[in-house]
Amino acid sequence: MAQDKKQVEQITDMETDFAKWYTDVCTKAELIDYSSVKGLFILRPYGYALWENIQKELDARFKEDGHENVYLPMLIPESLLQKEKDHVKGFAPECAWVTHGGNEKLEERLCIRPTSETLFCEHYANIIHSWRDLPKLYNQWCSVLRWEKTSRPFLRHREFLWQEGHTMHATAEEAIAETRQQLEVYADFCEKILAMPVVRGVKTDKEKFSGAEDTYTIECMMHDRKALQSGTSHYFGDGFARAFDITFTDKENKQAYPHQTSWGLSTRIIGGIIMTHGDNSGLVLPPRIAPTQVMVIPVAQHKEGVLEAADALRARLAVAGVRVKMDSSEQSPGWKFAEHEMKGVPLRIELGPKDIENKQCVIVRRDNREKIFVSLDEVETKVATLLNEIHDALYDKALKNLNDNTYACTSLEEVKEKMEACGGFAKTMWCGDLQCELRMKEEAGVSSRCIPFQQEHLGDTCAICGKPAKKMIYWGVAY
RNA sequence: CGGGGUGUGGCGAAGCUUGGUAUCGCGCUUGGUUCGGGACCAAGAGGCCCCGGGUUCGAAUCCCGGCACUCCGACCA
Repeated sequence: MAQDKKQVEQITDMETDFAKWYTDVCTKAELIDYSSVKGLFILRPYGYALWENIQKELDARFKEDGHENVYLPMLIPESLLQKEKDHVKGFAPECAWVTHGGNEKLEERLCIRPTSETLFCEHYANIIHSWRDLPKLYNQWCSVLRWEKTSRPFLRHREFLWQEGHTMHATAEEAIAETRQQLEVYADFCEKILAMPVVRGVKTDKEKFSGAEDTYTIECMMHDRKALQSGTSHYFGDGFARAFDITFTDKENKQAYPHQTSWGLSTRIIGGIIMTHGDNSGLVLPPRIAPTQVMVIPVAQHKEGVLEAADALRARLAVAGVRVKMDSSEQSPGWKFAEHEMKGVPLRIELGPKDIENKQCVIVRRDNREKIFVSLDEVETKVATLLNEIHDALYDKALKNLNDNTYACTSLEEVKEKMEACGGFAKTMWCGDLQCELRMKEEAGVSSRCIPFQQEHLGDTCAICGKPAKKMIYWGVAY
């Protein structure tokens, strides 16, 4: 009987079916629910709490660097969207349109924003006149809509939450520095807060954002060795400024076009967290982002004094600044252990009559299930230490996955072999030609992930065509 | 968008071939006993059988058309 129950509740093993494992975790850990419209998902409290913590961390970092939050409309007139030709070519196929207001057909249809470059440009044209108005460092938290053909929880929604930074600068140098700086903010956030190691680099022309001069990216490796583009930062030069007629008078009293950037990170990163750290028992949350860092579980809670002692422990940890909860529901302890493991709570503390007698508690780590007996006097410091240790352990494990599954290859055949055998990333030298990039996709089934900032010299010739190589580049299968 | 799979109380499934008004496990409610790895007993509640048409005296079941989820591919600015 107990066996049956376990099977019903169980999450599909990731070795059996990684995709099923992923959706099981999303739904069973109560992060997400499906809605009646394809590709539009409900973020449940636990999933939204994750996003709120992500927002809090990033927002603080943005503001430290002088960025300000704004909110622009969600509808874009078609004519506005069409002002920059590369941009519209990229986005128009995925736009959803508002064609009616009430029963009246609109004169001009309105696109539900797939991204807000055009809206920001329209606004910037109105408010930027002098070099004194620059830089403009704006950020927006909002949702955008892209009519994707297939959708998956967090990884590909038609409507998703994100932040989009849009900045304007007097010089190209300044704008490029901003682009790089914001990518580094994302990279640092992934590594220090989400325990996700990243590869920083530049996208090829083929993979860059419509209308951008350069697209910078951070690429993460998931547990199934596929790549997830986890954040991007674009340098636009003055292309949009010209298209939207944004000009300012510079210090020499000359008319000039400002240089622009945009950068974004979305709820997709939650999918990244799940697929980087999760295991067959469910979610494993990095401590610094976990909505609940510690779950206190009273054992034999009906017995005199147990609940009170457990709640006192919870209160102490809360005072110490830990995000802590107590589960005093009428479930058995074993049920609670399994439940909170599935939801990825980094630490649980068991407190029962025996512990109270011995003035101790039992702390169990989610990541390795280690049980630690801790004197009640030392709980605060021990919890703080353990949370940091878990973060480091998660990071190291993810880094090992990244390193162990990144292969230096010298020929297309070798890439093909490696990718078929093991998946992961291949790094090769590359001549820079689109033809070689297309051939790699065609023959080895991988797309270019990025040209890393941190270059390695793997040889002198392109692994695909044999001509002189310009750069070392990463390849992989991407989400 | 192409190919496959699925859709039955909250969840997982059986029933469909061969039409007769729905079954099981889990969960849920109430009461009681339990409580250190998904406890047990008893009594209950809960179903537009994905949606819309059609065939039929009668459809979860047969036929047609949608929709959603899912996997594989293409696409993903």
